[in-house]
Amino acid sequence: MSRTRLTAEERQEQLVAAAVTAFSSGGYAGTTTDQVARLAGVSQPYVIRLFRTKQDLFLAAMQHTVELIDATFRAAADQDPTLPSLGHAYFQLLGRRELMAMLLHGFAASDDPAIGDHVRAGFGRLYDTIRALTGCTPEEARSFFGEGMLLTCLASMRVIGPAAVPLQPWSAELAGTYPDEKFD
Amino acid sequence: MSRTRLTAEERQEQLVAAAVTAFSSGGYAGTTTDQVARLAGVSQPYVIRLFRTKQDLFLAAMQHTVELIDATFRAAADQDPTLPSLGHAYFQLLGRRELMAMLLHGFAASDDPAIGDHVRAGFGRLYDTIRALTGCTPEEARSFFGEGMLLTCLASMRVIGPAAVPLQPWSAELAGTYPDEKFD
DNA sequence: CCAAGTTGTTATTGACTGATAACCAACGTA
DNA sequence: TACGTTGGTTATCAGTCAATAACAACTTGG
Repeated sequence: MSRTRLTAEERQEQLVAAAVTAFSSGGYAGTTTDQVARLAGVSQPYVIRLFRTKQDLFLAAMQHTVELIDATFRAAADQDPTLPSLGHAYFQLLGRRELMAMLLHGFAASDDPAIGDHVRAGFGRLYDTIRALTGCTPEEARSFFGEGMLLTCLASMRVIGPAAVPLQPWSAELAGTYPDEKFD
Repeated sequence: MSRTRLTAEERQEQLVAAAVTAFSSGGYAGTTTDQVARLAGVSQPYVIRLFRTKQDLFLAAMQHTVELIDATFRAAADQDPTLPSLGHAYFQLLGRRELMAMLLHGFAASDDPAIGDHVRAGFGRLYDTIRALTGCTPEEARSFFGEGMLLTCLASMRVIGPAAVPLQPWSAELAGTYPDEKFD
């Protein structure tokens, strides 16, 4: 099985996907460029060549995550441009824990100025998307994002979602307040 | 200025406080035990001697964070055991960005089983505290935690709170939905 | 005043990691 | 078929870091 040669662009897309997986588990500092490289089946120096620095790779992974979520919202609004509809769509995203964890790692890593700028821009983009698609009020948007952030945190903590750890009384109670939704 | 000798217990408390500061900025993987040591004015190996491993130090910092928040809730409930009262108390905590960032770093690092167990236990403790102090319903608790997680994320991202970065249109609008509260 | 416990330090190491350099291989094309 | 371009690799390094070991200084009770 000789290695298939891809164009630089194809390889970058593949590496960004691998980066989302890797970074979502270990975070920015806790993930090595070598882990990403192995996931994609290439050598570590090549990852650096294609993305220049580890930070640029992380930013690309972050951007890809936000774009996926944004696209999910737009697809849902195509069917029904209401907050409950988009909420349901986000709920489905819990099945992709990598995305939830990636978001949280981005928030947490915002102390780094370059990462913070990127993360704030991404969050703002999602906020603007929600407001534009549904025409909701700022108060409704805040409430929507409140629910969303709680879901994101709970999924990252493995309290809900497909990779959830055995439930405690409190988490069963909390999960029970989402009655008509199915996790994964 | 000769170094003051402290008891091991006193030194540990001091180190936990330093650890919260350090870890809240860099996260678990992104912070070195030497940074914590310097913050407290002791040598790096001594930190390891007192806490055995870096992970144990992080867990102690996490626990301390949760205990502080728990105590804040209890103090507020002493005056007025209602959700708005506790919400106001949590709002005040935004002024201590370290605590918010520490929480988020804990959530994000939950992929590590040992850390995840600790973090889930801490979150559960806060949930139980809220329910016990206010007697609210699970649905009310979920909504409360939704607001709280949004605030926590926004504070960590420096969108709101004392260390906030210049506002964008979207963040001004979002912050504007908290009209009668003062940041820091 | 000395011996034992406690609070620290310096020295060191082995493993890891992002990044650079230099080189190799496949492909199209004139 | 020679050659430039693009897609990769191996070798290597300079810096970093958690953890261990050995030792030093202070304190306290007998």
